[in-house]
Amino acid sequence: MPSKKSHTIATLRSGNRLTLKDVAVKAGVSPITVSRVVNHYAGVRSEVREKVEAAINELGYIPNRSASILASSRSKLIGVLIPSLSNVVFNDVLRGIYSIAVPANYQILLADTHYSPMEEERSIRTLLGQSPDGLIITGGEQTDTAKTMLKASTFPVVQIMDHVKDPIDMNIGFSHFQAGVAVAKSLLEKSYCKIGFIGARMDPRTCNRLAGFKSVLSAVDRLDHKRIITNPQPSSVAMGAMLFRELMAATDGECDAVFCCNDDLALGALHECKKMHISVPDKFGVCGFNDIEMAAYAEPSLSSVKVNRYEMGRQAMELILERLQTSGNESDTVSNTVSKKAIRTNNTATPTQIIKSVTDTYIDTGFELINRKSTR
Amino acid sequence: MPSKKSHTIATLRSGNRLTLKDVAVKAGVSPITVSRVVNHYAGVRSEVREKVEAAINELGYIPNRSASILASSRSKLIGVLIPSLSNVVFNDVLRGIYSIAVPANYQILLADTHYSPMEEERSIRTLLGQSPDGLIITGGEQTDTAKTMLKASTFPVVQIMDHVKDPIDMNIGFSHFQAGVAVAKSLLEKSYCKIGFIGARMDPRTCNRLAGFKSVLSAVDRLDHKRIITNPQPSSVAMGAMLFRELMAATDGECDAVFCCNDDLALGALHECKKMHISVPDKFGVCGFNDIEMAAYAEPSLSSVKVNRYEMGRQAMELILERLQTSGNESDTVSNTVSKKAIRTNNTATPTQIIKSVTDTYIDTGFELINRKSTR
DNA sequence: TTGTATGCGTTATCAC
DNA sequence: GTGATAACGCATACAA
Repeated sequence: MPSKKSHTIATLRSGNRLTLKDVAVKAGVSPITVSRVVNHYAGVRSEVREKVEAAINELGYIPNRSASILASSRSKLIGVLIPSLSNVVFNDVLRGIYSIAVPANYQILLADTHYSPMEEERSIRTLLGQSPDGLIITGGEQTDTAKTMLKASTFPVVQIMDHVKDPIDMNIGFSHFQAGVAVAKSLLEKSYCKIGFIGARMDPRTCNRLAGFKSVLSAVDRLDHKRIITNPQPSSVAMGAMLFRELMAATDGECDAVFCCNDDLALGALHECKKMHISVPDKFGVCGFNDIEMAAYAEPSLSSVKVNRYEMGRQAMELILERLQTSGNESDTVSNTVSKKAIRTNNTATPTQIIKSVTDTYIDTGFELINRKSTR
Repeated sequence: MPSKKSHTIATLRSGNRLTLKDVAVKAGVSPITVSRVVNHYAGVRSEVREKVEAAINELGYIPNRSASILASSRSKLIGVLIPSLSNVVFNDVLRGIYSIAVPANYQILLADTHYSPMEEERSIRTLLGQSPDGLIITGGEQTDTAKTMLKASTFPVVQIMDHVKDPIDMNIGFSHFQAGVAVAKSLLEKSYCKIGFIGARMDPRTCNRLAGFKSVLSAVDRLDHKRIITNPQPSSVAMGAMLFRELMAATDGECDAVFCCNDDLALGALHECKKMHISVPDKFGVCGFNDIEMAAYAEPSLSSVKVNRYEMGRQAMELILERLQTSGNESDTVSNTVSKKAIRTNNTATPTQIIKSVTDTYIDTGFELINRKSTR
């Protein structure tokens, strides 16, 4: 059992975790000097620095982040909220985020919201407790509470993957609606005229693509709701095959092309075409979304829409770092720069009292239609 | 500029972050009582509890984890180290981990090591600074320093994905060597006799599969090194196609089957077979690894090896929670239970002085050969 | 360039 | 069942 009070500080401590003090004793300097070395402060004599560094290495000292965060209220933590760990689409986004975060010594706290705004709100709450220095979140369908919390927060927030209407802070993505428009137009141009849609999960971005798609077809009076088949279950190749069969059954041949809400579904549809001896692309056109690598290797190769997922992640993280850097220098004149996102009226703890959102950055990463053999 | 000293505590604070104290004032209790409510302590009168909970909700109070971690040295953070965010194999593992971690209120700190033990060591260092309550790490090829650090740590560590020789603590996975053995035997049984191997990235687990594969072939004197084609670059379908062409060129037709180190490569190989008019499975057999969904939808459908990735992640996290629970209760009699991993000789900060590793849990999640049309 | 005093927000420990 | 006090390990502000 531990002693109640210890006056010989460096020797008796509850846990046996090494602290700044231990290193300081070993190096014969004060703790704060060690802190400066650890944090790469300029103003330390190289002689002293080396001595300290030697002590650090000998002891294997690792700074305690919690203490550091508590004292400085900078955490070097970035919260990332994605709807699904299973959806490979987010792997690219994550890689982009990490490509910037890691060299800048930021760590990622990753949460999977399972496409649920409620779960998202819960995760945001948890993340906020970690004092993140920034947050990257998918889309714009947060709960009101979540939006309020984030707007009241003092760190940069980036919404990614979609062009959102009323952004919390910064936004980077592209218009899924316009992507849907582009696919519909393209299929029409290729002289398909009874164009259907199959979609699974039906998250907000998928819905936006569908909306864009419908808008075009209905404008030329080619929209038939029998040709819109959706399912709330997760996407998969098997699901694509199933939905395609449903589409065929529902339309009874009155369908000559399909826009699949992603490539997995499209691959399933292609597979089914083969089984049903439906000739692609002559008799039937198939277009996917995301342009995963397999799209190019399908038989026939799959037309799809390429989006810059890696870039979205990379630039989102860059936006955060930029803001962190500009706001870090000038600690006093905060309220009249654009470096802070929101200014609260007071600190009487009513988090809804926001005056304004100063930034409204939006970066469009665009999309590109890739025509391959599955369409004329 | 902030005032130097403030005696009216609840009103003037540097940041305007809400604290226990604010809630306490609002609820008319002491901070510690609020803490007890937040942490769901049993011994709080329900009347008081409700009052406090009301205050928490009204103010929108979110506990500061850093302060909590610093004071309690329990972080509810689990470090997870994976070799690659691009490799979809790890998505399933992560899902498994989250499926247990989230309900138990643990958060994940995810690091991508890019298949580099050095980068892995760096990440471990960073993670250790966060006082994780547990750590999940891929494979057994850590640097000596990393192993030493982890063996000296006081929290549970699980190595996953592979059966490692000298585990740091706990281990869950399967023998990639045996998987390689199984594939080779299976192809031999199917009367292929000039069996090749194509592999990319060549991480330790891939190498183990290759080793198992070779051991079988060499035992029956069917091993020909011309038929082993590898490349250090990342795997992809395109890479599979390329390696397959290399294999064909190198063997000049003296090859009638190939074990591909993963399904992406195998899909590329299948694609190339089609282009080269090589009849699969009659004239040529193809076997992949991982059994991704697309394997079943390839043409012809791809034989592969199924492994329980989700289970690996899930059980790894469960192992950690189990240990955390058993060691949390009995805080005194630690040294003679199996609940702690290692016992140090003293606390003079030489992290190499380990006496022994008390646990040696190993869970084998196995693998299963899936025969499909790409092999006879 | 280096050191001293103080506080960050929480929990552990022990009184009451 | 509830509260006072002292850590936890580090960084800020300022003094030297």
